[in-house]
Amino acid sequence: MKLPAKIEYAVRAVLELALRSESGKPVPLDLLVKTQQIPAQFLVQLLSRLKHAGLVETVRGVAGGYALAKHPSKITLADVFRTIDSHILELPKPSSRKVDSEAARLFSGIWTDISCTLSKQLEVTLEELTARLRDGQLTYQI
Amino acid sequence: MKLPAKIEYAVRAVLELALRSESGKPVPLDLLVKTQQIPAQFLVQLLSRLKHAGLVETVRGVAGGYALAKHPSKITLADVFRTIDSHILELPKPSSRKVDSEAARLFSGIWTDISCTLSKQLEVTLEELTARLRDGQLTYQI
DNA sequence: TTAATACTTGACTAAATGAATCAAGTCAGT
DNA sequence: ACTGACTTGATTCATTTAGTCAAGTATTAA
Repeated sequence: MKLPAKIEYAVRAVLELALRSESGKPVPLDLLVKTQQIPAQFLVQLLSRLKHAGLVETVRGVAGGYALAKHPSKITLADVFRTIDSHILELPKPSSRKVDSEAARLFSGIWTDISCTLSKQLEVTLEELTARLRDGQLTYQI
Repeated sequence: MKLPAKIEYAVRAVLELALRSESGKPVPLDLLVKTQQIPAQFLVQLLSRLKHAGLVETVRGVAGGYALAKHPSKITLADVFRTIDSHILELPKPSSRKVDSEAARLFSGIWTDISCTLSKQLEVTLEELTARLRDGQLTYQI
């Protein structure tokens, strides 16, 4: 399924921050841009939203940069998704409920099921994700 | 999650055809438009693609209309999704694979998981869906 | 045979979204 | 004061979405 680039960028940036969170030092934008190949000014927009949502914090000045505002075990992918695109995890609108047909109700039911499954899958913390690297759970990747 | 209107329309139309498939008679466009409240010319485009994909067949002339080209047990939601939007069920592009970072690999892994789950959920036949109406499995709908 | 019903095809468009880019700041440490 | 680093708001460009328009072709009941 196609995922908006902004969400992929935000998730990768946050994962990068999680992987570097043990040093305690903030990660400069420049480093995120280079390791993740994300357009700098675009990433700034995303980090800004993550900051306002309380997921990321910033340090200004020469040795400044970005860091997670909470422990990786307290941040989920769903948090990031909701912050960057508030609509993506919404349940189906009642748009098709105006149409009172059996077909419309069937559709609404199955799509609600699918949305719920997606939401549950995104309730995974950054800590759980980074742990996969240690456990070698990425065997299906080329 | 937001789903393109064209996919919702196509699924609802096909479900309507499934529900009316026992009569053996083709369903006129007009009836689909009225029961499903879909813009006529827009629906025509979608039905045309479903026809070319072999999911729907048409009968021209006065008593003409649309009907499923196969038994409802031989058509899945995934078929309809793929026909209307060929990209929606694709696995994640290797776009993020060019970036060789741990964060990018983690992201790619989780998103592949999610895409696979979605694909599996869409492997449900129209027959299974319409059967839900009889079994009263729509209790979670308002 | 012809009028009415129904599908076919291709081009076209307005609005929204996605993906950036630009410019002019503000802030903190040396 | 200078410099590296984050902040903010506006703007741009291309693509996609969700339709609409127009000019057909096919079928059949009367």
